[in-house]
Amino acid sequence: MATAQISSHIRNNPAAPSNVVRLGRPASQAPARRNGDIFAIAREHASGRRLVAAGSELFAEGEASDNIYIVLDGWLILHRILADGRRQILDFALPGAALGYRAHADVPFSFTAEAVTGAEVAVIPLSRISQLLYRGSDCAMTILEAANDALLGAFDALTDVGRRSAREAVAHFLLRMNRRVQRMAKSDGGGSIRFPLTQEHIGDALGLTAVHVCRTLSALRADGLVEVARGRLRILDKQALADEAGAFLFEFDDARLAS
Amino acid sequence: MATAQISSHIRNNPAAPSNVVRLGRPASQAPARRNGDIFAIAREHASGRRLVAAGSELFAEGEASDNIYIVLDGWLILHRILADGRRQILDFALPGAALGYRAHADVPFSFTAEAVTGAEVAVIPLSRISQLLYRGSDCAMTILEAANDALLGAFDALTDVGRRSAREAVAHFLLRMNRRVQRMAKSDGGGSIRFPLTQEHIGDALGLTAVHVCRTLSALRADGLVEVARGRLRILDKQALADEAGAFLFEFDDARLAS
DNA sequence: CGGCTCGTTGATCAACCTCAATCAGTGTGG
DNA sequence: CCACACTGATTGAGGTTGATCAACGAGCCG
Repeated sequence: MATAQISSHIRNNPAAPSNVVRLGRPASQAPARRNGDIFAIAREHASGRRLVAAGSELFAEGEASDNIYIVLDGWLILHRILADGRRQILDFALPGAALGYRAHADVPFSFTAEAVTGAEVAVIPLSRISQLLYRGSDCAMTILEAANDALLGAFDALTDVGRRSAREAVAHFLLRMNRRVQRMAKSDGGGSIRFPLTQEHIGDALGLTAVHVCRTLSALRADGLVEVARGRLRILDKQALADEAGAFLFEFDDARLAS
Repeated sequence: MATAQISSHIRNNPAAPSNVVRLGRPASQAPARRNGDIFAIAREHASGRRLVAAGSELFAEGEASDNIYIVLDGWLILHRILADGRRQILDFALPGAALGYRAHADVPFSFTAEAVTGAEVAVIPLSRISQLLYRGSDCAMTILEAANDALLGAFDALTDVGRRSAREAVAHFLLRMNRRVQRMAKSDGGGSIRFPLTQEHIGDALGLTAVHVCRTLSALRADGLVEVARGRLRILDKQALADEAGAFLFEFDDARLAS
């Protein structure tokens, strides 16, 4: 976790416009559009449903399977574990997430999906996905958008882990999770949200230890920025938290959710 | 960058099978299949081509555009820069990579694409992608696979940055890049490959400073594992390097490339 | 030759890890 | 109802990885 390694390429590339200027609230103030309805795909194309108890696995790294999954309810984590037990959480899957796509049924999963809360998923045969793509439909667009959303989420996580301090990373992480939950619920709320993650989950997502997450959260709490306790999260000052995260408020401002 | 924070969930979840056992060379020894031919899409659907000089940008974070791009030649980096200049490299784009997909043309890019070497890209209108997906074709599958490959690459990077030490991360990074280049070239070779990245690029990809990358590479060199110099990379002992990376050799063993 | 980028090496420092103990909350069986 | 176990959160003390600051060398180019 870096403190402030400022790469010299900035000075070295005078042609590049200033990043800050470039980023400043893009002219095209496009409302964030929602995905096409992935739940409709789950309804229409699932071969079945599956319940996953909290703490147990939907699928594991190295397994092969003919299916992919769409989360209908609950939270899951996608993670990978190194030989000596270190764990990296790659993503959190909330309702509406599509999980476990692979090019072919005989390519094994490259990560494990484990339920954090009790969860329910729709099971969709990979062959069905191929059909949908090959024959064409607006499903294809929805599926691609789901994949792209996951990619952008991974990029956010990578930036948190690679180039933000623990305090910045945790602040940014809370904003991101808050945004995801509120989008899902289509609530813009300043209210508290359900937040079933332990400090160990947060640490394993951000490349930190649970102990250090604890200290960091305590500090953010003491500064009056957030409330995190007993499975709930409330962001008290979104602007201040975005400042701490080294991010722009508008990235997390879903007033203009729409669509 | 962690040393060995071993999350307690291992002990706590006796139901979960041992990760090592689970990972051990998957039964389905499926040959890694190549993408559908993304170059064919570039040929058939591009509205034009564009040359990008080394060090200049193909597009920048915050810009909007009607296009996506497919790399025909050269290397690019995808990165994001924080307000104070810290940079995170999100991915490297080699020939065959698809860049810049967004759900709609008015959604701005969320990262910058900059050429490392001189590069040539095919320009494809987003509307064309929508058509392909809506009308259906095997292109749809190819595009989804490209997105999924990018996602898995991001997951690899996330694991390197979050849970591997500098030495492990650099070792794993070199193996990953080596695999990508060799897949692209369809060469299985034990030979040296073109490797136009600076130590600062490696650092910005792995959340390290260029100085520490230098020390780490020196150590790997001194141990007879790799040669990295003057724009070329040669892995001298893939097995040993995979051991250093805390990874399995077969992940990087492309003897069975095929398809 | 001067200027520039990139790589290398040394000395010091701090962010975050490790180990360890304690506590609160929850569930469980007697 | 209570002792007990267990998970998750908290706090302290000390250690280590990797950052920072700085100087210098090698290669390249106009």
